[in-house]
Amino acid sequence: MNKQDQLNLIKDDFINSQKVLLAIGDETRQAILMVLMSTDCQTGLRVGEITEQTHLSRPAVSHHLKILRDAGVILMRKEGTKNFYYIDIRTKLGSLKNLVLDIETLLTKFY
Amino acid sequence: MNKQDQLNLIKDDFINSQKVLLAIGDETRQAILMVLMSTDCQTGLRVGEITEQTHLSRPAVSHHLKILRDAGVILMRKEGTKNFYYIDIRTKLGSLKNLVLDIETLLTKFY
DNA sequence: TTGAATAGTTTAAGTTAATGAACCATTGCT
DNA sequence: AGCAATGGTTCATTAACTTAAACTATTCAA
Repeated sequence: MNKQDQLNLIKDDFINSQKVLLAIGDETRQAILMVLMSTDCQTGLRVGEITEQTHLSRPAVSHHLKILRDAGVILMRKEGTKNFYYIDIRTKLGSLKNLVLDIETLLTKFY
Repeated sequence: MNKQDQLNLIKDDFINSQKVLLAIGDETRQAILMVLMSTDCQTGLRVGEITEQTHLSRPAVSHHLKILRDAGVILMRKEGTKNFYYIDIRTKLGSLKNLVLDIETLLTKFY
C-alpha cells in the first residue's frame, strides 16, 4: 500500500460518505438524530412523535427523514399507515469511519 | 458511563464537528482536499496552484479554502504575498473521529 | 363504504450558498 | 516611488435548500 493507493482509497471514501456528510452536517437533522438516539423505544419513532419532540412541522420532519434515509443514515419500517424510523449499526455511518481512518493513515504514514 | 452520558458526548461531538461535516461534504471542497493530499510538496500549495489543478476560478478556490480553514480542516502559512495551504494531522478531523466512534459505542453498548 | 389517522408529495415563497467579474491590499523588487 | 505578483473581498446573479400550506394516498375500523 503506497501513497497513491491510499489516495485512491480516500477518493472512494469521499464518494461513499458524501451524502452522509451532508445529511448529518445539518443542525436540524442532527436534532432529529438526537431524538432518535435518545428514545427508549427500541422499535423506532414515527414522524408525528419526532415532530412533537422538535420545533419542526411534520412536512419538514418528513423531508429531513427522507434525506437521512437516502443517505443511508437511518432505516424505516412500515406497519400499516405507521412508519417507524430508527438508527442501525449497519448504516452508512461506517463509511464515515473509513473516511476518517483512511485520512489519518495517509497523514501519519505518507507525509 | 450510562446511556445518557453517552448521548451528551454525542451531542457535543455534533457541535464540535458540524462545521467540518458541512465543509468536507461539499464535492468541490473534496476535490480541493484531494489536490492538497495528492501533492508531493511538503510545504503546502498556493491558491494559484490549486486553481490550476481544478476547474475552479481563483475567487472560488479562495472562498472554499476559507470555509475549510474556518472549519479547522486545513491550515495556512504566509510567506510574503504567498499563502500556502495544507492539511495537518492536528486538524479538526479528530472531532469527526470522535463523533463516529461515540455513535458506534452508543449503538453497540446501549441498544 | 365511509370516515379517521397517518404520512408522503407538490407548490410557492423565503433564505442561504456558490460563482465570476471587478476591485482592493500587501509584498518584494528595481 | 513605481510596478508586478499574489491573493483576499465585494457585489450581483444564479442555483440550491428549507419551509409551511394544501393536497393526495394508504390503511384500518365501524
